[in-house]
Amino acid sequence: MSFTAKEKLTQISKRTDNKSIKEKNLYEAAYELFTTKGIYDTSIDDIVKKAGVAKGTFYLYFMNKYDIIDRIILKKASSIIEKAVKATEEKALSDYTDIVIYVIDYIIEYLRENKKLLKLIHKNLSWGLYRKALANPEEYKIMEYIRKYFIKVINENNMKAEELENNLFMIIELTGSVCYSSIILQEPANIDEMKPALFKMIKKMLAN
Amino acid sequence: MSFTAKEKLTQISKRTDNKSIKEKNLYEAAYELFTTKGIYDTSIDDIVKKAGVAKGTFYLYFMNKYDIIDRIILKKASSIIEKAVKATEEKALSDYTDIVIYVIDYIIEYLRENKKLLKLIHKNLSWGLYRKALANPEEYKIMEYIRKYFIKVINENNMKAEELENNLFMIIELTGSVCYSSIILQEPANIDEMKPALFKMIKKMLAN
Amino acid sequence: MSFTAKEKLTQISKRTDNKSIKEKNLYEAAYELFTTKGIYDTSIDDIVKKAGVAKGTFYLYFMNKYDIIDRIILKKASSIIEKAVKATEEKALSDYTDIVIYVIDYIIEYLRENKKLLKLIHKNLSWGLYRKALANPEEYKIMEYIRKYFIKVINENNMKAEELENNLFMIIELTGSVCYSSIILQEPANIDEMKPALFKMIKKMLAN
Amino acid sequence: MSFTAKEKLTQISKRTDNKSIKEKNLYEAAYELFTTKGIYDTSIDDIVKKAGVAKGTFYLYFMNKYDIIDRIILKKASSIIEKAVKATEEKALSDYTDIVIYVIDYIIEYLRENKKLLKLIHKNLSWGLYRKALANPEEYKIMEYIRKYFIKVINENNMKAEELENNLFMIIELTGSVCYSSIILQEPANIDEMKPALFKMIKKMLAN
DNA sequence: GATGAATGAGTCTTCATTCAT
DNA sequence: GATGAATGAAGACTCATTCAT
Repeated sequence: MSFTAKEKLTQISKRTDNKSIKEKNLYEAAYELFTTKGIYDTSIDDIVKKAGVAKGTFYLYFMNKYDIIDRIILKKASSIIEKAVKATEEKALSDYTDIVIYVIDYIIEYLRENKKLLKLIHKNLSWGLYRKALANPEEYKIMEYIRKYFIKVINENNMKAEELENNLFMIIELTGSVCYSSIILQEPANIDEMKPALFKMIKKMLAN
Repeated sequence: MSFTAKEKLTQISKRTDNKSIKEKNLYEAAYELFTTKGIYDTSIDDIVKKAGVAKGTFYLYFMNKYDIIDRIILKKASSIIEKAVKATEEKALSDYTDIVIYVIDYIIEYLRENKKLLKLIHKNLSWGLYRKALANPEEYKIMEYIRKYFIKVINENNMKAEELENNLFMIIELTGSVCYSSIILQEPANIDEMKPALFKMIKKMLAN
Repeated sequence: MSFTAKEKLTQISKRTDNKSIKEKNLYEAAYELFTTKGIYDTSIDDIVKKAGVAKGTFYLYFMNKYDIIDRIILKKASSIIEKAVKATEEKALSDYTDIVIYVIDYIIEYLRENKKLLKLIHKNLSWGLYRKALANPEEYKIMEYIRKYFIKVINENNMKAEELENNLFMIIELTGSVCYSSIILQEPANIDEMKPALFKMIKKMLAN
Repeated sequence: MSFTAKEKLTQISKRTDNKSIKEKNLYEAAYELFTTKGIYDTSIDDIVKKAGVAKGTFYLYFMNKYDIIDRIILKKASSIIEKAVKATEEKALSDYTDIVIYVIDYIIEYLRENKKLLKLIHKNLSWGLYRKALANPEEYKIMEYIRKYFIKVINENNMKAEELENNLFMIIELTGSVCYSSIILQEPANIDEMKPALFKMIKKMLAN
C-alpha cells in the first residue's frame, strides 16, 4: 500500500490531532476537576477517567500531578494577561496610569466571570512559576512582551527602574489579594465596592 | 462517693493539667513538623511520635489534621498581633499613621526572625480562619481588642468607617504579600529594600 | 473495670500472641509463595491475601519485600546450620575431617528434602546477608558459635588461619553450587552420584 | 517479478545488514544498560531509546526482556571461552594440568578487567542457558569445540570420563564462585590472594 | 483517658506489549 | 520492516481512622 504526498500529510495531521486530542482532554479534565474538587482532592485516576484515556497516557504527557497543575496555571495566566494587554492596546490610551488601570480592570472583570480560575491561580501562582515561564520560550514571548511594554511606558515617565519594579510588584500583589478576597470571599466587601478603593490606591501608588 | 469543693477543683485542674501536657506536646510537635517538613509531608504518625503519645490520643484532642493546623495558625497569629499591639501601646504614640507603621514594623521584624512561621501563616491564614477565631472566645478577645483599638485610633481621624476598613484590609494584605515575597523568596528585593517602599505606600494609603 | 495482676498478664501475652500470629502468618505465607511462585512473581498483595491480614499490616512488620526475603532466608539458613551442628555434636566425632564431612552431609540431606528452600537460599544467600546476621544478636549467636566451633577444631590441626578461612570458603561455595546443580537441575549428575566426588574433593582440600 | 541470483543475494545481504544494524544497536544498548544499571532496573524503553530505534522494533528481534538477556550472556560467555581457548592453544602447552590452569587464569584476568560482565554472567549463567546454547548451532560450535578439546586432553590422561566431567564441573563452579566473591565483593580476600589457593585446589582436584 | 495494632481504601507510578499507520 | 502512541493491569506504599484492651 502506498500514499500520495497529500494522503500522507493527512495521516500525519490526523495522528498529530489524535495526540492533541488526548493531551487536550487531559488538560480540560484536569482543569475542570482542579477548579471543582480542588487540587488536593483530585487524583490522577479522576483525571484520566474524566479524560477518557488510560492511566499510562497521562504519564506520556505529564510527569506528575504538579507538572499538569503548573502547566495549566501558566497557560491560563498568560492567556488572561495576553487578552488584557491586547484589549488595552486597542484602546490606544496615552496616559500611563490609565493603561495600568485598564489592564487591571480587564483582569478583574475576567476573573469575576471565572471564579474557579481565580481560586486556582491565587493559591498556586508564584514567582517560581514565573521563572518557569521565562525558561519556556512559548510563554516567555508574552511575559517578555509585557515587561517591555511596561518598561516602555515607564521610560516616558521619570521614575527609577527599581522603585518602579517594586511598586509594580506591590500593585500586582495587592490586586491579587483584593480580587481573591472580594470576589471569592466577599470580604471585606464585594468587588464592586472594593474596586474604587483599589483604583484610588493604585493611582496613589503610581503618582510620584 | 462524694468530694469536697476543694477536692473537685483539684481533680479538674489535675485532669486539665494532664490533658494540657499531652495536648501541648501535640501542639508543639505539630508546629515543629509543619514548619520544618511542611503541612503536606507531615503525617499524624509523625506528630504523635514526636509528641511521645499514642496515635489514638491525637483524636482525643483534635478532630483531624486540619483541625490542628487551623488551631496552631490561629494561636500563633493572634500571639504575634497581641505582642505587636502591646509593644505599640507602650510607645504611647500619638500620631495615627505612626501607630499603624509601628505595628506593621513590629510584625515584619518578628516574621523576619521566624521565617518558618511566616511560611506557615502565609499559605494558610484566611478569612475563614478569622471567622473561626470569632467563634473561639479566647482568640476573639484579642481580635476584638485589635478591632476596637484601630477604630478608636481611626475615629480621631476624619474618614468614613467603611472606607477605612477597606484601606486597613488592603494594608494588611499588602504587608502580608510583601513579607512573604521579600523575606522568603527575596523577590523582587529583600525586606530591607522593600520596607521603605512599603511604608511610603502605606503612608500614601492612610493619607486622605 | 479492673484486672488482677494475673489477668493483666494474660491480656498482655494474648496481645503479644496476636501480634505474633499476624507476623508469623506473614512469614509463612511469604515463604510458601516465594518457594512456590518465586520471589519475583510474588507480590505483597499475594502475601497479605494468603496471610489473611490487611496490606498495611505487612508494613507494620516489614519494610518491603526485600526485608522479608532477607529475614526469611536468614532464619531458615541459620536454622539448618544449627540443626547440622547439633546433630554433629551428638556424634562426638574426634577427627577434624570427619566433622566437616558430617556437617556438610547433614546439610545436603536436609536440602535434598527441602528443594524449595534450597532454591530460595541458593539464589539469595550472600555475604551481605551474612553481615546482617552479625548485626542481629539472635542470629549472631549461631554464626559466632559455628565460627568458634570450626576454629577450635582447626587449631588442633596445623594450618594458617587465613589459608584455612579461604579453604573453608571454597568448600562452602563448592558445596552450595554442587547441591543446587545436582539436586535441582540434576546436572551434571544427581546428588547421589556427585556426593562421592564432592567428599573426595573436600577431603583433598582439607588434607594438608 | 524475478531476480537473478546476484540480485537476490544483494537483497538478502541488504536486509541482513539493515537488520543487523538495528539488532546490533539493541544488543549493545542492552549490554551497556544491563551492566551499568542492572537487569532489573533496565526497561525495554531504556534499551530502545539508547539504541535509537522504535519500541516495536525491539519485538521484531527479541521475544521479550529475558530473551535478550539470555542471548547477550550466551554471546559474551562463549566469546570469553573462545578467547581463552585460542590464547591457550597458542601457548602449545603439553601438560594437561598446565592447560586447565592457563585457561582458567586467562578467564580470571579477563573478568577482573570486566567486572560488570562478571556481575552479569555470575547471576544469570545457568545450565538451562547451556542447553539453549546446544540448541543454537552458532554457539554450539564453540561449546562443542571446548568439550572436544578438553576430552582430547583428558584422554591422554588416565581418568574415567564421568569422573572427569564431574571434576571439571566442580572446577568451573568453584572458579565462578571465587571470581565473583573475590573480584566483586573482595570476600574473603581479593583475587590476588585467592588465586594461589584456588590454583592449589584445582591442582589437587586434577591430581588423581 | 490512653494505647497502638490493625485496617483497607486510596494513590502514584511503571512497563511489557499491542497495533494502526 | 519500522514506528511510537496507547494501553491498563499490576505493583508498591501511605495514612487517617477505628476500636478492643
